[in-house]
Amino acid sequence: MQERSSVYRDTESRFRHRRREGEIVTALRAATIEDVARRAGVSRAAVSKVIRNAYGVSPAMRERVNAAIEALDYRPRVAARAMRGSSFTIGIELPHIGNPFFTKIVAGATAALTGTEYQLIIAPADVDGEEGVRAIGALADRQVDGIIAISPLVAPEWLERLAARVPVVMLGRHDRSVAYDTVTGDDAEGTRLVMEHLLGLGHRRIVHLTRSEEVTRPGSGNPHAIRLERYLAHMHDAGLDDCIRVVRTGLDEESARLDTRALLDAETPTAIFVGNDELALGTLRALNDHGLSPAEVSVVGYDDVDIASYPAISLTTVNQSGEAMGERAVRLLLERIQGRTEPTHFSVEPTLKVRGSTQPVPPEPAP
Amino acid sequence: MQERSSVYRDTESRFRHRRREGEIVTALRAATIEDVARRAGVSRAAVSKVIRNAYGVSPAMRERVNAAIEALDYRPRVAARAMRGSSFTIGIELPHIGNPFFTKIVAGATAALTGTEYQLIIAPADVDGEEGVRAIGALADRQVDGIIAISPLVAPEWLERLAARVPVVMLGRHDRSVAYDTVTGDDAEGTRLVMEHLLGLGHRRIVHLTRSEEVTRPGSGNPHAIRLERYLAHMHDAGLDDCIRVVRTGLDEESARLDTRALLDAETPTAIFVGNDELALGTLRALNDHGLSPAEVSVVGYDDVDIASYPAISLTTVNQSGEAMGERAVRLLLERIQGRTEPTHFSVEPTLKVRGSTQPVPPEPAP
DNA sequence: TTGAAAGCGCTAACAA
DNA sequence: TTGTTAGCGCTTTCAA
Repeated sequence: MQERSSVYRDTESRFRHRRREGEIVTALRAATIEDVARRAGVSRAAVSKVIRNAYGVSPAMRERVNAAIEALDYRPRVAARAMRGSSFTIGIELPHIGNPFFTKIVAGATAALTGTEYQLIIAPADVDGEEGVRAIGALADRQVDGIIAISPLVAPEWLERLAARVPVVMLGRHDRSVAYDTVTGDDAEGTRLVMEHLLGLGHRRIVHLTRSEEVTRPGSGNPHAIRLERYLAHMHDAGLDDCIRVVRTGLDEESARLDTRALLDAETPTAIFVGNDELALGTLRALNDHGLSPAEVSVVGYDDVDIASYPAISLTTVNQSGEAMGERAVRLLLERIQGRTEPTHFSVEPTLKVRGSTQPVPPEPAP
Repeated sequence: MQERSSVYRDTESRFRHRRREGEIVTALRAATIEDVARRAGVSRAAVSKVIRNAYGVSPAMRERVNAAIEALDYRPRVAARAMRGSSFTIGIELPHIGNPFFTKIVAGATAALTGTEYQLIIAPADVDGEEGVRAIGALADRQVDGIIAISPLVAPEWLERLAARVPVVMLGRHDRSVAYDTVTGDDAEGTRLVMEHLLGLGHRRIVHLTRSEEVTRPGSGNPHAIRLERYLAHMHDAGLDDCIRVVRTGLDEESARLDTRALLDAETPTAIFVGNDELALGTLRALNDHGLSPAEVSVVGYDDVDIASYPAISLTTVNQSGEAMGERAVRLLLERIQGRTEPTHFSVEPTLKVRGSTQPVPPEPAP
């Protein structure tokens, strides 16, 4: 930074001289719009119009400008453009880059953006709560033209204030707002599919392994909150209040493994409904650690990540299209950038993938 | 964008009036350094010094400025800062977000950046070649202060030109340059471990499943190029020239599955050394599709992604610490930003994780 | 259709 | 220690 003090700008020749440890280093400065204008013999405004495909440029001028751009290998500085308007950047906040379901969302978003002039950037958070807010804030500070926030742990008011400045799509959470759009899975329906499947197999002692209390706070609209709430409702409706058992864990496979182990040290349920597939893999490992097979303890996940269908894993889970969600989120953002103001909410339908990890309940051993 | 034309800037009151579909909408404008300065009764320069922790501010002034920043919820616009120097952003180009090994690199980079004033952003590429260059270019256009490029498919000269403008760490490829730093795994050593293991188990008909010709172009320094080259050398040295068999595939699990199936339709080797774990999972699926067990066909991967150690998968593979690589890449970048000019090259040591997917060669069936 | 010029929010040289 | 001021590279009015 202090180097800038010794940068001599040489406007005519495009050389930049800087003093580094005594000696003067000369390097070719990147072309600016000014350089292009001078070379093409036109004004900066003209070049600007050409690169923005704006109205009112003669074909002849367009051609000369494009030639100059080519010759100088000119690329507009995004920071400068951002100061006057758009950064042509869409930002997505990713709570946990290790989760393959989030990865699918990104793939969908990337696909929806190819062919447009927008670039996707990901701000990884990798820890709950504070970190997510930090990442979203970092995107906002970078003047992105739109933000996709994945189930952020923040108050709706906070998001609304953000959405007043920049288009926001909230992905995952079920609370709605007129300020931002939402893309969700139908977690109530997904949970219904899971619970009916397990109950239909005869299971009664069904444990629900889920995230922290903070994440599943009732009314928060977080997907895990909905899944927990519906789990409780289905257990109650089935007359199984006595069998309700909720176990908490962290956000990665290893936490789930450890917490499942602790559970199994104390008791052995006949089925475990796990908040998502990544955690379910940890549960499966723990079961393995305890020498328990699917015939003894059934496991259901959520998301249908690729590895769930792997034959040796064969995890029963709820499929929801992360690609479709990411793609839709981008589309909603682009519409908002185009000027749409009515809030829009989009939901994807879940389906149950029944695989080998769920089996009919084993006969109760004599107590 | 055209909305800007109807934005009335109200410098004194921090209100922004814009015309939207006829009616004038008034919203609170985000605070700028000017607002902070006015509220604190100091100059913009003073505020700038405070937020940069620059030398020469009295404690009293610092306190007043900080109070104003707090009161106004002021956040510096990164675009404006970038125009004058740094964007406090490190960019990483990710060739394929579905690969869990890359995910580890990102985790390492994120960890190395926590506590600093820099933010990591990821530009996903998700296709070979052109897309990678596009993503790296997009990061450069966004004035990031440093770029981590993961095995990009570009000429060293291209990278050198880039590195003349912004610090670059190339992660993966083995070619070196004085212009940029490198972080690599020791792919020759990793391949040696794999080949000695397989040969030691008695395997002779060892197929190598690898990426496209473009990716493995000899001399390109790409990790897959090295692995291929060493595979050929070890086969040759073992007197197994006749058994050499190289099969090409794409960059994801599904391609590997399809191409392995095609291979198995034609012949059945006793072992397959796959270019990385993600592809190896596809190979394992194909083996499964063909009803072949590890006792019949051994498989080795590369990277030791988390799922490789999963009991039901148990993939023999080469462990190299993606976290360490990502962390080191960030450290090298920060050093360059601090002013280091000598090129630095860092390499991580690979180790072989022997698991159930490799077994002694089965007896040759009578022809 | 074209260009001149103002200004976006910051940093840093320099003066006070 | 503090403030004045000249830009950074663009976009967008507005006048020619």
